[in-house]
Amino acid sequence: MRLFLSTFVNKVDKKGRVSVPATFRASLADQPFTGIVAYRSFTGACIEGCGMDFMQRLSESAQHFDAYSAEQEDLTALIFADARQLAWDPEGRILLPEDLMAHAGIADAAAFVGKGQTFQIWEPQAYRAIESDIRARALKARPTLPLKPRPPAGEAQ
Amino acid sequence: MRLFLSTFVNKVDKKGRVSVPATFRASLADQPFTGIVAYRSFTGACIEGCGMDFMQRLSESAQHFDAYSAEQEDLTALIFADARQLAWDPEGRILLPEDLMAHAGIADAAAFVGKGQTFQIWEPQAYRAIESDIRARALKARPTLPLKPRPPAGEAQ
DNA sequence: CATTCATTCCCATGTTATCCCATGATCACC
DNA sequence: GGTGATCATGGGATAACATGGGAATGAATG
Repeated sequence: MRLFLSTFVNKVDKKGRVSVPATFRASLADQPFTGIVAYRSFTGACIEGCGMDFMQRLSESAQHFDAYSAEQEDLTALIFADARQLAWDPEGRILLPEDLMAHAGIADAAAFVGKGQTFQIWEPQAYRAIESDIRARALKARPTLPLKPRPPAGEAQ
Repeated sequence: MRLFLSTFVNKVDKKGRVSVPATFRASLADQPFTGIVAYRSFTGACIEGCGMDFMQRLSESAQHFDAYSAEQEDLTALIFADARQLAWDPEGRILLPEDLMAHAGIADAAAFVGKGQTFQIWEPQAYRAIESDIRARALKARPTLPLKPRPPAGEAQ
């Protein structure tokens, strides 16, 4: 189980702790770092979340181009400089940093939204609004997603 | 946990000591040299920082690769000349050399900025300015980073 | 040889985050 | 319908970390 699926709304206690959904934790169980990586989205009022492996991939992808453009350098700089490692405690909770909460407008509840390889954390109300927006747009635009061919057998994911 | 992530602002005491963020130290824990390597940045008013392993990689790249242009080879030469090993004390603090501090305009606080494989040390105000610049640009340009394919299963982190 | 300065280690402190235990709630299973 | 297990949640205790100052060491200087 590697994908982040579904949406979970959990409470934020007065210490700023939130439970990471158990299925999300299970998706990250095989990693050495027992926690998530989170950074402020630059496209919306939410927190981007992923596993350390995804960060690793980002860093490898970034250095792959030695001729990478200024924008891409900016991008990686923003991500890595802003990303925090949030280890979860024995109960599976992380401590949400103040500025991340502020950026997403989160106060006493957080919505964990699965995005496949990554996920996002939203203020629940805000996400509900956005979600119906997206759904409405999809109804009109009918976007398509080109499928990659199946990977050779034996490669999980 | 190998990447340098997030940004930490720590104080510089009157002796010139700064705590290296604990997570950065953890990223370097598996290395024989218990400290960081630092040199003056060519691209900005900051200090470049990394682990000894990254220096090793730089030297190898410079030797037998055309991945680096002539200019870049010059750069690596300069880097090695300017780089110094800053071991941390039992509390995890390094002593910032005068000229490095001057180059970055650091007086009584230093911002450790994660860059993935490396990190930078900035005067906090200066970094804040640069950071909001980049963020603004990213918002406009909406840059994308082509992801390398996932590594074969079983290779975590 | 005494002084000055820089460097390193050692210990003390407050703040913050981490752990540990307890309680409910939900769900699955028998 | 009862019974465990898993999971989310709450609060008090504990350890980790950043930070400050002092003592020991050693090198350069007068």
